[in-house]
Amino acid sequence: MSLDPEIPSSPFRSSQERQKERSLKRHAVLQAAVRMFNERGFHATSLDEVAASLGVTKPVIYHYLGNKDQVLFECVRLGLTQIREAAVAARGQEGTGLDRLKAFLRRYAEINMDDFGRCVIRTGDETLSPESRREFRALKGEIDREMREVIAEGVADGSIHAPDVRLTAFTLAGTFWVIGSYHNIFRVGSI
Amino acid sequence: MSLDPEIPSSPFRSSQERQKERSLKRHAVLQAAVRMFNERGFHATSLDEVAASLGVTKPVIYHYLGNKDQVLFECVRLGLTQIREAAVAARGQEGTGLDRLKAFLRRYAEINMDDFGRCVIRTGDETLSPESRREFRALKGEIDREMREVIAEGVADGSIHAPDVRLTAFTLAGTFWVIGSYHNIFRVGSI
DNA sequence: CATAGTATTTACTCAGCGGTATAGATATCG
DNA sequence: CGATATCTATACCGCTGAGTAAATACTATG
Repeated sequence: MSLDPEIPSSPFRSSQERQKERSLKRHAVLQAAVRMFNERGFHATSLDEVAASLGVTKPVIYHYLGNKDQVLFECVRLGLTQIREAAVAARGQEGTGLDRLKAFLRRYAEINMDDFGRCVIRTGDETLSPESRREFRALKGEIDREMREVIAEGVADGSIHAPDVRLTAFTLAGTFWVIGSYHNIFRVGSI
Repeated sequence: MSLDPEIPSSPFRSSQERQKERSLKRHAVLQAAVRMFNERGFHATSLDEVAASLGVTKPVIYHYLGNKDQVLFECVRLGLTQIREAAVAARGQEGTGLDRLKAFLRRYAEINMDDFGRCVIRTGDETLSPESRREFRALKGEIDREMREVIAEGVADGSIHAPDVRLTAFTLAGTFWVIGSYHNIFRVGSI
């Protein structure tokens, strides 16, 4: 709740600070949106409601983002970016390939509990616009390659025994995707 | 494609036969609807589209079903009914409790591959109207009780070792629910 | 101060969709 | 045949929600 220390409490803000505030507000919009998307689904959530939950009106959202599809896509992208960063970070770590793989999966699981991570899981690409879909897939492909690389390194150094790197990556990602989905059980009940 | 043998190929139908045809058409509506709901989501599917996919117009749907929520609920109910029947059938079977549990779970998995079964998985109860929700939960509770009973029998006859029947039922159902969700991986890709 | 740029609101358009009224077609029954 | 019920389409209503135009307040900058 306290202000940023490097900003003296003055009503006058430099252009840098204003730019920061802008991106902060933009992020707040995405945060509010992704929560409601995860809760009630993308199509069941109106931008009016998202705006209202922030105490503002709809045009504010359009001031920070192009359209509803873009709101969704930016949420997904934030989630995917986190995952990619986790993959990159894991590759730069020391230890065996298995160690790196474990580190990545641990972080991956964490991200899947996060609002944006969950949004990645819950968003099928049919929901996205054709252009967004391309970037969506590209980002996922990048993560996939990164992950396969880690596994391949583990196979090379003998810490991982996997007959097929590609299949292993697929299985692991799928498994974690499913574990992420597990959240919904608490919404759905026991069956 | 051949006609029902007990109906002579006559253009005149008895009231019984007409009633049968009616419920056949009703079912066709639900089948078309559930496919599109599973594919594109409930909120992203319009009844106009559902009707069009059957080569008819929207009022036809309203002739067989009350409103859109009811269309969804009937789909869910068909899925849940199948599961309940599987549970009841399993309980009536012979063998150990574990045998019965296995039989139930096998059938349960099958149903989850079916259109209506998948709809059960994919439909969170917030989507349903308050009244439907009550019946939805009731049906699920019934299945839950049935399943717990089977497990309890298995514990009693020594074929199942489970510290907590309720937790075991919950875990199994949750697991299978998740496995059902696994389908979506093939839509979503590997991550 | 004046001017330009930013943030936000009010008020609006427009399309799509849930739902209905109505009428016509077809079939059933007395 | 005449009366009644069932089925389906056309045409419509009303609302909601995406997206926009324009006006207003505020802020920075020359």
